[in-house]
Amino acid sequence: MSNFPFQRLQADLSGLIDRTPAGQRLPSEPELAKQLGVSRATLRDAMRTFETQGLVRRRQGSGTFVVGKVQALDSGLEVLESLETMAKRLGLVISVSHLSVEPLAADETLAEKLGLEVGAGLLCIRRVIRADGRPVAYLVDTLPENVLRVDDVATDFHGSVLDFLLERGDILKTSRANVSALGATAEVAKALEIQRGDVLLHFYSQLFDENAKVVDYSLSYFIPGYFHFHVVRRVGG
Amino acid sequence: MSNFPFQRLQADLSGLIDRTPAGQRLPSEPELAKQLGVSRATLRDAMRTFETQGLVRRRQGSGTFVVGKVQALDSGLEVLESLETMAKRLGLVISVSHLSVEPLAADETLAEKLGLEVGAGLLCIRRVIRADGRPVAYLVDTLPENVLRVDDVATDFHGSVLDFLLERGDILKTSRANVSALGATAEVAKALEIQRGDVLLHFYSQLFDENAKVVDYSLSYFIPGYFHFHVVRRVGG
DNA sequence: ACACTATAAGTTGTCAGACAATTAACTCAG
DNA sequence: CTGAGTTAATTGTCTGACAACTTATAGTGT
Repeated sequence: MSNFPFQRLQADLSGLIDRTPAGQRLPSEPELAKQLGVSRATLRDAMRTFETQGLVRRRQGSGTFVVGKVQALDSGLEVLESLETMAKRLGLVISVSHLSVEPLAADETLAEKLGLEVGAGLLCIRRVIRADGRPVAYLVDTLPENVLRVDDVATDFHGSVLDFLLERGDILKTSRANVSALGATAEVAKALEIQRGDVLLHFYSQLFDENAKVVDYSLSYFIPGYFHFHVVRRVGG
Repeated sequence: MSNFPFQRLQADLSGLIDRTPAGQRLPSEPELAKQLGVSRATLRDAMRTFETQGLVRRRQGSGTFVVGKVQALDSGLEVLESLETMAKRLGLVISVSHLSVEPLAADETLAEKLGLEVGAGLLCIRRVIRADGRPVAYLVDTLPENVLRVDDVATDFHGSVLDFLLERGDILKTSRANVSALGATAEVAKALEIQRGDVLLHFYSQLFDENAKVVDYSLSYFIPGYFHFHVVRRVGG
């Protein structure tokens, strides 16, 4: 029972944020601290935990704002589909930004994940997916250079590696995806325009072709609330 | 480029935490602030983001410690199995604490998820799963009272609702699970002995019987790093 | 010698006040 | 009407201090 002021403050703030309409500004820090009976330092400490959850956004000189969500993208995990396909299916419009294509050599981790040797030539594709203009996902795909080269993606690449390979005629079989949760690293935070440490849903997966070779090692970072991933689990072993 | 001191501080702290062995204490806040060239207030602000990710743990009067992970529990999402079954399969020992069994009436959300009417009698089972003595998951199962009554679970309940129903002879078919990430609420934070807002992996799922009736609405909260959930996704639609 | 208590030092939690950096609105000359 | 400068408001950071808590140490009584 030690954290009384802080915990009580979190509860009060949570209620205030819930009651405040999305996009609206909260009272200034000095005023809020006075209203809630705590110092501004403690208030800021608590407010950081809500910023981490993506519930509020602070802007120096402007204020602290409650963030609102757009409609969530819904998809089952049994079938692998691109975010573009998912959005089209739901009649939503998404866009791609910060597209970066970069060749690199396999380090120990990538070599193991892709079934190659250390130093093998790879191509790394990074991009930010936006819904309603706001960043909602950051995707990093890494492929062997014999699967995809820089000049291959110069044309007809619209943001989805999966769609590109399928339209090219590649035969792809399955993807093995791992799901986790984590705090944003510096790189991911910058891309998604959030703070380092903010909570994210994370997939890392291997895409296999007909010969069970790994053709793509993919890292996906999703801002919670914008996606509903579900899966049907069979009972019994 | 506004958050320079804070962002640089996060990078420095991240490196320090990575270099520090698990369980070891970090230098005191005044000393660290002096070493890193920031005020203690800013240092604390940054340190909270790492506490939120579960990377460090602060104890008043004692210090700030780097937390270490135990072996992760590995499981596929295609098959629904209890954490107990999962642990036994991997030769690990887990325990159950804070077991709470409580009857309640269905509110709007629960009624919809369970396919019942508002006010219907329910049974809510909450418990904390521990590995190596440390909390790693918080589970909340809610079942209709015609499926499970209080006195049913008085005996032979070892922590898993799924195992209990199966051993009793119930015919269960599938579970529809949704995966997400979120910050801990006050209730979950208390159960898992973490801070409100700390990042968690979250499943919420419906368990169906042979008649496609919902027999269990389940909420699961996992501390990241202790579990590896994976799923094989089929390409194409 | 042992168990228990009181003390002291060290650490995190909170507070108060101040200034810097940034933003947004306003004023006013052209 | 436009645009630059000014001003007020807000968050970011710093400094210093004290409170609350933990741990180790020294001391005391039996």
